[in-house]
Amino acid sequence: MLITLSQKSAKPLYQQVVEQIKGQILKGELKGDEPLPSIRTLAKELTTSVITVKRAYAELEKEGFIYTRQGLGSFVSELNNDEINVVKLKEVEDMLEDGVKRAIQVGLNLEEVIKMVEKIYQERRENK
Amino acid sequence: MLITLSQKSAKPLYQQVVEQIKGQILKGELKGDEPLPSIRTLAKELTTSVITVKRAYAELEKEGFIYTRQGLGSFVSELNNDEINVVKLKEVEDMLEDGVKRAIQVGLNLEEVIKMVEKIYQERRENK
Amino acid sequence: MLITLSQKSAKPLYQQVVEQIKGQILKGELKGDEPLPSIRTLAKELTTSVITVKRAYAELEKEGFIYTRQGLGSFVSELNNDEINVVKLKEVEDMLEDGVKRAIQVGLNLEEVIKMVEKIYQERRENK
Amino acid sequence: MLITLSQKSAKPLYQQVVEQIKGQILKGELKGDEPLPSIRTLAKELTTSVITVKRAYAELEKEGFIYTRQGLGSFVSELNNDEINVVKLKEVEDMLEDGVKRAIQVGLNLEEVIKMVEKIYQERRENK
DNA sequence: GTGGTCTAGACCACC
DNA sequence: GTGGTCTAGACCACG
Repeated sequence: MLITLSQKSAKPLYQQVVEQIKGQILKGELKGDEPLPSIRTLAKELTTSVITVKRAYAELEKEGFIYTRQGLGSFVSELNNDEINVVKLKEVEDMLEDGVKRAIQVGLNLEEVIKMVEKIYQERRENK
Repeated sequence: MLITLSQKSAKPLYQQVVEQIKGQILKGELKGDEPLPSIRTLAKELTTSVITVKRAYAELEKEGFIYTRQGLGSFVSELNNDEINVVKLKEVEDMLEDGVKRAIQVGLNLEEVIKMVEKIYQERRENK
Repeated sequence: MLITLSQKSAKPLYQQVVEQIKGQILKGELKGDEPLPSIRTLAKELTTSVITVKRAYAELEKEGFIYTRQGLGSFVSELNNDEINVVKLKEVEDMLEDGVKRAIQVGLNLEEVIKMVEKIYQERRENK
Repeated sequence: MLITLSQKSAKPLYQQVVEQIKGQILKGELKGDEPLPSIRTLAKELTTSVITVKRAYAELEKEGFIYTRQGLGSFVSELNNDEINVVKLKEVEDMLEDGVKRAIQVGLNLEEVIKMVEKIYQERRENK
């Protein structure tokens, strides 16, 4: 369970946790019914407050990625490949939407946007 | 001066104003030294508070897109085409970056991302 | 009576008028009892409002640089050389004070400030 | 965190706060990642409104001197020495420029200006 | 507890 | 009429 938090990021801490766990589930690193660390354990690991981790788990549960059993802890939901794919696409689509909207708003045409996406993709791919 | 505000949007009102005016400047719909509506006038039009519009104008001034003279009003700054282009690309690039990063993170390849961008672009273009 | 106004300057219009007339008096270009253009005339010349020029003249009168006679117009006050010199120094001193205060506040020493003043002086002297 | 406000000053309160905090950062009294007092705390200390302090912090953030995290507070940005020096000189230069311009305009020579700067510097240094 | 957004209303300076 | 500053107070998001 490797998660890294940045206090300097503009993103709230709880959301950083959500995104990273969700990412590991979508990539298949976390599989169905696998147990997650307890809220208190993870909070200690991340040297953050219990409340922050709690909120992250609540968010993940609300979105259906994990489930919680009283007294037992939290576990990864079982998702079949189709579901995972749908979620993946939806995730990325949502995040791209703002940028594309803005591109239209400032008058960029489709070719320019695609060229830019290619450039960003290559760059991120390399120095990753 | 067509600006539409959505109370439902997650984005703060003042930022919606900023983005739309900035967009119109970048598209060339608003040209150098053209006067913007007065703060009070625009506030009435948008049925929002004077302060919200004021904040938007202050933001635009800080970023150099407009200048304001007490007793006279606010005006569009003169930007040359190079400056406009740099800003345009930077704006959109920043907004696309998160989505592309996420796409890589969940294992989408470049073709899939581009296809998705094309789809979003067409959709947004139409129901605009 | 050469005065130039810039709508784009951060300085209020009436103050630009004040400064330029004051400057001409201090440099000796305008001499004692010399008549100034009427408020309406100057307003037309500068394509600005009567109220702006009126305010400038009022300011100049308050500071003792000009005097006004009902029905006759405004005239330059007679100042002897000593008075002029005192005013000159006071003027400049006031304007330099803010910068020097700031220099101290950010921890610049006297040598650095003087070097900077020399640089600015040379530059302004040349491209003037 | 020593800040003093003058209600009499022509400068707006929020700007006085900005200048003094900026000054402390440039002098190195406030270092990178050091936490600033919370908006509410500082407002109480200065017996001014929360909004005035907020505005000051917003300004400092826009200019890159501090960063703010919701729920955590505001912190000093890490700036390297080069950046600090450039900003320092630029700040002071801008503020001195008007005075020097005026000095040239009323016919003072460089020696006179420097003598005046020395005098002001000594005076301000003492009664500080 | 922290900051972020939005509101209403007052007073001043400038044109 | 314009914008600039300052105020008080409410509600929400984050830790």
